[in-house]
Amino acid sequence: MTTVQVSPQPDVKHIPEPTLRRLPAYHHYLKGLASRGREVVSCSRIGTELRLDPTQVRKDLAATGIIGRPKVGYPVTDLIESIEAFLGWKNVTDAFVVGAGSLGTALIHHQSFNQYGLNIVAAFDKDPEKIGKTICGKEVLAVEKLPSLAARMHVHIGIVTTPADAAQEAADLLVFGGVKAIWNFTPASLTLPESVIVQNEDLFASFAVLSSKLKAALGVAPAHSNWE
Amino acid sequence: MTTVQVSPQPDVKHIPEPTLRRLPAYHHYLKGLASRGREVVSCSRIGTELRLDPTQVRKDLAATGIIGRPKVGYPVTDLIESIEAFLGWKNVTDAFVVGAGSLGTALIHHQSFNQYGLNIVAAFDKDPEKIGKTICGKEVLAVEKLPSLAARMHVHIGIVTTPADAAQEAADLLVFGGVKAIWNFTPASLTLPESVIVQNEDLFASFAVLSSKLKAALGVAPAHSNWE
DNA sequence: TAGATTGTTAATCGATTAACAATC
DNA sequence: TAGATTGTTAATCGATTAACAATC
Repeated sequence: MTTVQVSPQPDVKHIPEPTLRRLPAYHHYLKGLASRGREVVSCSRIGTELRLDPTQVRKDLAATGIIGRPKVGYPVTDLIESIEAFLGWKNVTDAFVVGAGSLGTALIHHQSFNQYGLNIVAAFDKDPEKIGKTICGKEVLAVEKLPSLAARMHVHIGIVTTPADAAQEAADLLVFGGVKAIWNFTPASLTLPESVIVQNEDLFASFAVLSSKLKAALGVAPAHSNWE
Repeated sequence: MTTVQVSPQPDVKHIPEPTLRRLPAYHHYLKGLASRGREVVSCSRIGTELRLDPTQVRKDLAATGIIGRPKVGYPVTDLIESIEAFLGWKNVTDAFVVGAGSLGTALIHHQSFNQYGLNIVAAFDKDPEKIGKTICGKEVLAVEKLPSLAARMHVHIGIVTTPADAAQEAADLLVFGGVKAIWNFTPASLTLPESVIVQNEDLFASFAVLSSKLKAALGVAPAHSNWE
């Protein structure tokens, strides 16, 4: 096998992941401003509201291609448009959910995903009890049907909400069906071909962060502290 | 108001957030090894399996206080113990869920949270239809009761799974009840006292990252590319 | 005009990775 | 012993923050 030197495209400049994660927060805040009739906004405004450095806000917004006006700021509606266009929220991408348990069901119920570029088209499960049911208008199908359907429907995104011990199996089926990206809600680390993208949504990990910050906060200034 | 210089405790050394996020992944992998009877493991092994740099693995593990043996590695069970102890998974912390919709319900159903230090004790909602119901043995109560109950039961963690436009209200009630940390599953940025810790679990933001990586991957080597 | 705000380049900070000595 | 692996210090890398010129 020949190693092909794939140079990163010069025009598509790299956007830091933290920036991508902040853009939806700006978007939500801006929608609020827009609904209250606000026409322009400055980075410092956004910054104080969202507790972020104004320079950081400016850089993040610049990444979407918007150009602001010195002394004025950014037009709110343009900014919303720019973020939506940049994040690809104008046209939705189809996805399959594997694991029609409570979490899978919750994601399907979460109708607003459609506004944020994600369209869940069907769910898959191993449990015969669940197969044939409908969740929010989406059919629950047998996992065996996944690969062929994914290929036929050109579905490129798979969402894994199975129990952890079934996650690899689910991932294998998705890969076999030609899925290019997997959103993994289990704590399992998936073994996948290099080319497949994974986004781990480990709730236990998030809770570990929260919990650790809480412990630190309580530890620094405990109730019996002589500071107060 | 006097500004009090709170020096960070010298003994409690700072653990980088990325490290905290990786520890649960190690834990999951190690549990698998343990169940297959494996007794020791090296950082390089973990690294290749989880696609992480071995030095990074070593530093992460060291943060939990474990001491390995050169040439041998780490005893698997000790390592599991060490991670659990470090993350405080031995004793659970009580939490309230605000918003008994599909996501709140899913989190309550997620029984395994108990093994990872989190115990959801009750859910709260505004909807009279939902109040009085029971989800997995946890009662759904009226939000009005939240502050007094939180105070009485010494609940320090609140999980917000309401619609985005009710998130601030939910947060205010939690803060009023004396909650010290909020796990926010809505895209709203909450306005909170400095002392209250927030962990935002913005699914749209996560999806934005996944989606952007996917686009980049497809963009670099598109179907019609002359590379293949 | 003066002042506020953008856009951009430079400095800082923190996390990752590399290098290497210590050790079983 | 030799080689593999840990533990730790140094170098690198990337993101955040600071500084400042451009501009309306």
